[in-house]
Amino acid sequence: MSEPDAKTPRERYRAQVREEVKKHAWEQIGTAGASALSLNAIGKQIGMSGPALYRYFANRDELISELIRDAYRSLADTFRARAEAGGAAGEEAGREAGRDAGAGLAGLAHALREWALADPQRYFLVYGTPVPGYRAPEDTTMIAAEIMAVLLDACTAEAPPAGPPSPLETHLDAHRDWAAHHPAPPSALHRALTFWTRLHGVLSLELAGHFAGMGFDPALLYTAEAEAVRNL
Amino acid sequence: MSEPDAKTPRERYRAQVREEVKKHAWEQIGTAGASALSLNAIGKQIGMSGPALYRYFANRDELISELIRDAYRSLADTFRARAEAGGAAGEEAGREAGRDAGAGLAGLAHALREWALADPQRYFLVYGTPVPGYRAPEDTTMIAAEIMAVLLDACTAEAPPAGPPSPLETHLDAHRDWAAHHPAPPSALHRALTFWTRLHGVLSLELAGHFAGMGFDPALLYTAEAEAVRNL
DNA sequence: TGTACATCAGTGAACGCGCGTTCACTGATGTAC
DNA sequence: TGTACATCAGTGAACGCGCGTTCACTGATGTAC
Repeated sequence: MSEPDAKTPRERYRAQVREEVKKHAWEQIGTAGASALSLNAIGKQIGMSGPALYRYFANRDELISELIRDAYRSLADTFRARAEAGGAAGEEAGREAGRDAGAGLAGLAHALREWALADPQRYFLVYGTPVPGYRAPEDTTMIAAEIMAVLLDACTAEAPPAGPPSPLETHLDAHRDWAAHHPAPPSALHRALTFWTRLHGVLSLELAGHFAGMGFDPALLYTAEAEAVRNL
Repeated sequence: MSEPDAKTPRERYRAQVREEVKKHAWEQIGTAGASALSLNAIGKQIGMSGPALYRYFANRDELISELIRDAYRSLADTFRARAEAGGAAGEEAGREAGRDAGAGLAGLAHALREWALADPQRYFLVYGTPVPGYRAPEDTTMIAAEIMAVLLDACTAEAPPAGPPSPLETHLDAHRDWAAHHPAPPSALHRALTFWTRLHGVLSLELAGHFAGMGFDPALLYTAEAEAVRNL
């Protein structure tokens, strides 16, 4: 029973401290950006000495990788939950998170936007400016594929009346490494990619503040783009 | 004549060194990201002592602001040149930069992509992850407006047959702070914004490497999006 | 053309700082008999 | 239940580093007579 299976109190404590470290890491990223993340500073915040954190993370890079992993996981979970929960709204919170549009593409679009707005720096850690040298942890590739699979499912389910594929769709169908094991038709490939790029376009410009002072409501532009993808 | 008008040799020299500093600053940003930019390191690269750079820039922030300004200016110039040059192709370089699509929206799309691919980090300095605290230099707002004006011109010129405005277009027309002094009709406002967000969506994901390993050709997706905006 | 002075570029030392990380050590927590 | 030992969390000092920035100073370049 002392085999690494059931959690011993020490393991529970370890996990707890790791979570607290990550919590403050996110706060620091939100305040000063990811490049300003400092182990010593985090230690000070949680009332520990800097070197103490090396009991919980091998080094700074491992902490950052962990945060990136968590961010990906969080988005994948959000997507999957939305895809499965269908129109089941409301739940405990009486927020606007309740009345949103079902489980289809519109629902995923809504979920994506909420996820991004909830923590812009988390969004940027996934989709923002890459640091030239840095390589994201390998397992993020699999999580990204998981996200794509949910999206492809929705695009396949809401398939429009199938006309002949466009030249682009033919090309995508011929180069579908990213959807090799998914039965989505060419038009679904196209719509999944377009969903991704168009919504990311609005979101990232909005979160980066490029719409500030322009006057209009980004949410309206966002939903218009989501609609346009559905009717593509 | 010694009034600050015609360039004295010393002024020429100053400008020359400033340019060299900026050149190496860009290289450093390309190599390790903007947050790793270091005055001392630049000094070393150009064979100067670190503190010497303070003859040319008040501090690190002023240098970065200057780089951001230059990036904006570069994009604005590229856009304006493309808008004015019409279909005038080829010029001196026999590259693919030659045969591109005229001066309209398609031409602007093409110019934008080339500009971004020519120096991804420059692109990200303008459109990438914002550093939470940092405020961009004020004059960039005006340059951004200049870019928007070129885009609005093109959207107005290539106006589609005017149907009744959509709800979004009505909203945009009612909140056009960013196009207050431009005679663009509602549909042009919509198309300008959509041009911006859709192309940025494809570009930023491509440049951040999110399409790596997916197999398809991002250029095809990009031009398809540009086309879709024209037919919007 | 020549000398006297002011301007300015660049140097090297220095300050204070915070970073990531290592290491030897102290105490507390859990395990085995 | 009690004692003996191993495990592990956390500390504080230390190392080496590079950063932005200031400052007093040297030399070269330009200006004025």
